[in-house]
Order: sequence, then structure tokens, then C-alpha cells
Amino acid sequence: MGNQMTEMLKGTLEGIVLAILARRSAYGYEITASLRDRGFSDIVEGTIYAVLVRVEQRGFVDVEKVPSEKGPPRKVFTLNAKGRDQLAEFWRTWSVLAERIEELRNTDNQHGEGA
Amino acid sequence: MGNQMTEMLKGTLEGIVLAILARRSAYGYEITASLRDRGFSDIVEGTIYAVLVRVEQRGFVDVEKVPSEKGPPRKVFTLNAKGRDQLAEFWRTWSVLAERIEELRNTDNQHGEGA
DNA sequence: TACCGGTACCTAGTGTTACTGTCTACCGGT
DNA sequence: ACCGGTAGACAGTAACACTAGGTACCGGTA
Repeated sequence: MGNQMTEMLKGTLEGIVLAILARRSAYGYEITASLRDRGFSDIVEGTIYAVLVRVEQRGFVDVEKVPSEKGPPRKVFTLNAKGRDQLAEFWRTWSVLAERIEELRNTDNQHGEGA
Repeated sequence: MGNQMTEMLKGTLEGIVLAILARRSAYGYEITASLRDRGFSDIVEGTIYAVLVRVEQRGFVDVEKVPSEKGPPRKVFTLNAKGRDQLAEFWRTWSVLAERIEELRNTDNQHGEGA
């Protein structure tokens, strides 16, 4: 797992988690699974919990404890209004960056246009 | 200047600089100007020098001191083979990440499709 | 009963990164 | 003698994802 991906995830991982919560409420373990399904297979569980603590402290999500049949109670996160604002801001920032980088790639004709 | 962009630049800025050097050799001040031209107007000069120190230490660039008529001698950076490899790796990682995030955006139908 | 594995959550410590603020140094123009 | 533009450099800071563990609950198996 290249650490390059690790560095690139900085600043985007939080948005990714918010985007997943925008679809439906979920708890940590579930979000981790969801990420794996979506190809983010290199993201470790502990990292997700750290992100969730952060978004909770910043007030982007509402939290509800739900008992589960197995293991400790689930901590279900629901995106709230502030979180939706943050998510919108994330998409704006991402769009700007992605656009500029794609322009850069188009003018960069050296990188073995193989694939 | 949202700090969101700041965080997102982590992990991409180095690749951006390498991509600029892939087009032609340049010195720090020039690279900063080039970035401004390309819309990365929020990146500060000092940051670029830090990136250049890093890529030099990692051996991605060759360095040549060229006297200038004004100010101290220019430190001209040229992308070498190792640097081109690193750039290729950057584009690969970026493609993977960008693709996954775009998929996530497509399945996220909540974020006011304003623009 | 005793143990293991899966579910679910949490935390301290580490390394990397970009920014802020400031500094040195050279030069031409006023 | 001073200022602004060119060119480079650096210490300190904040934010971030990862490593590497740990706690707790439960069902199944030996």
C-alpha cells in the first residue's frame, strides 16, 4: 500500500465518510465495510473511528446508541444540516482541485501514455 | 482560503510540482508563478520551496545553480528518471482515488446539484 | 467449563504534510 | 540612502491518517 495514497487521503477521507453518511445513517463498523465495498480497501478500521470522533466533535453528525445482538452497542451516525453543508463544501473544493489537476495532466505529455 | 483545500493539497502538491517540472526545468520562483497561472493561486511561496527541498532529498530532481542578473543565483530543478517514475506513480494513485470519489459522488444524490 | 473468533468500539503514539512568519541577499531606480 | 522586486531558506505550528494495540459482548466448539 503506497504511502502516496495515504497522503492523498488527507483532507478527502473525512469528505468520503460524510458522503457515505449522506446516503444513509450508519455505524463505524458498517462504514468500514461500505468503504471496502467501494474499493477503499486499504483504509483501516481504526482510522475510520478517528474520523468519526472528529466529525462528531465538529457537530457534522448526530449520534444515537443502538443495542446490537452481538458485541457492544452500535453508535449510529446521522448526517445533520451542518454536516450537509460541510459535504457540499467538500464537493466544491474537490471539484476545483480535481479540475486543476486534470488540466495539468492534459498538458503533461511525458507520462507514458501507455494505459 | 478554506483550510479544506490546504488539507487536500497534502499528498497532491508534490505531484503537482513534479508535473510542472515534467514540462520543463524551472526554479522555485518560476514554479510558484506557474502554479498561480494554473489557478493554484492560494499556494504560498514558502510552501513550494519546502516541496522542492523534499523532492531534491528524495532524488527526484537534478539541481543546477544558475547565476541570475537579479537576486541570488537560481536553483534550477530538472526532473530525472526517478522523478518521472514517481510522477507516473502519482498519476496512477490519483486516478484510482479520483475515480472512486467520483463514483461516490454519483451515488450521493443529496448534495444540491446546484452547478 | 474453557477457549476462540467475529462483532463493535476506542485510544496513545508516530510520521508526513502544508502553512505562517520571518529572514538573508542582490539589484536597479528614486 | 532607501525601497521594491527577484530568489532562496528556515523554525515552529496544526492537521491528518496510520500503527498497534486494547476493551467488551456473544455464540459455537472441544
